[in-house]
Amino acid sequence: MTETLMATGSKSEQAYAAVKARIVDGTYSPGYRLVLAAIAKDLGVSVVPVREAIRRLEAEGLVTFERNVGATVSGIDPTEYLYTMQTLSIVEGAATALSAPLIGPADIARARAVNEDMRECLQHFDPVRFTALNQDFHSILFERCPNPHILDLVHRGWNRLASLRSSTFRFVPGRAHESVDEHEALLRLIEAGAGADTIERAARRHRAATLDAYLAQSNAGSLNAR
Amino acid sequence: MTETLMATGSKSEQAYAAVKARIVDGTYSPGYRLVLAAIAKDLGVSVVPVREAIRRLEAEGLVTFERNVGATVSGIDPTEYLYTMQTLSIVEGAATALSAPLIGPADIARARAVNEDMRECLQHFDPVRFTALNQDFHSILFERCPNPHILDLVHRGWNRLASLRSSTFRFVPGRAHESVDEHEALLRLIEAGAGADTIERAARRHRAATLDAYLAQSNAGSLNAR
DNA sequence: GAATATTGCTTCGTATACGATTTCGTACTC
DNA sequence: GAGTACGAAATCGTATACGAAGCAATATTC
Repeated sequence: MTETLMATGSKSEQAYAAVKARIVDGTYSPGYRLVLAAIAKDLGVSVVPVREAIRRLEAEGLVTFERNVGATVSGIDPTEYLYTMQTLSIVEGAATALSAPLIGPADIARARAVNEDMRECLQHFDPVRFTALNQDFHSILFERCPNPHILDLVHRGWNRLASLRSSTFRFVPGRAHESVDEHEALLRLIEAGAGADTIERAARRHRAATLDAYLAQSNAGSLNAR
Repeated sequence: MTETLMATGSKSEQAYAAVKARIVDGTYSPGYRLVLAAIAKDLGVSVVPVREAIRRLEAEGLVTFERNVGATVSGIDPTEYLYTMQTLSIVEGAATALSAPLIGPADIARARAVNEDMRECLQHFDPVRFTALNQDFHSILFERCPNPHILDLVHRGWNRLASLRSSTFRFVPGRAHESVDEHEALLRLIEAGAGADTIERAARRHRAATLDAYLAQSNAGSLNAR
């Protein structure tokens, strides 16, 4: 690949972006063994920048690292999925509540448009597209969160979720309908200037409900104790 | 294999632990310029492991890094403090609520003992000791949280706070009394088997109140909208 | 005298090289 | 035939080396 663009900056950054992209798009599927030398050769750099990239990905939880053994793409161990979703329900709920007062009519309109696309998408259901739109929708709602730390946590959560192949809704297609309706309800709450607590709770339950749907289908009990 | 001698593991680990310790204990105060070569020489290793260590610390937010310039210890910019405390209020509240059902009488007793130490500490007020005990107390309450991701976020939050020189309560000594009382109230809630929502709310407000006390003293408004 | 160009120093960024550790295959013994 | 011990290949961990980028102080020109 000679598509080198200066814009990316350092080799570490390039390596980070490249590996992350391949994890997210599924080129490196969960369990894939990330060999430093191989990646370095593939990217046309030495192993040192690749090491740094891997470490960063480790910090984000996208890969797991074992000393003297190497890195592998983090699995979608159902337990991991559960933990990630639960964590996301909490931080995303908070982020949405914090950003609600800063959401203007234009944002609402955009979000509603996306949600309409989702509703339309229900006809000939495409889980991948639906999941992508779902992320767009929620991004509009939490992106104005004034606390950058919380926002960062939300982004990390979504990233981990994205490293699941294709789509969340592939596993729980039945949730799609309810999800769209809950989105609209959430929008109305924000429009009406509902309290932070109300919005947080609604956002959290929305995500927790998806998790519960997944769990119910897999087998076990529920974490959604609220 | 005798791991006793090599207990520290890799040089990267050592460097990470060493630098982190120095940040936390104040040897490297905020704004301190972290020069790779100097640290490497000081630790008797080369710069490569130090680089990795710095990167990890960057991911945790303890240091800020600028390309081709270097790393500095993250400042206690009041805004940063605010963001960190707010984030911690959310994740710690959640962690405490999740761990509450798993807290046994023994834990309660330990926590209460620590809180009594804190009460006693109020006589000849020592902010450093008080802050340390405060962390011990809360650790007991959230450490049983079954979701490792959330627990990790809580630990990171506390770490960032610890990188503030000495003590939170140095800045808001007036909060110490109320804090001890709120601790006892929290313990009673847990003992009584209160709902997750109630406990989460109490834990969050407890922290948010400390943040508000800090803000009120500094000057500005309040984030504690609940 | 002030603004700008130049030079040199400091520090980071990455490549290459070598030592350390793990893993897997093979041979040997019981 | 099964289990263990040994060894080779693969891969990671770290050191050293050199090139690149930023920064500061000084020289130079208008």
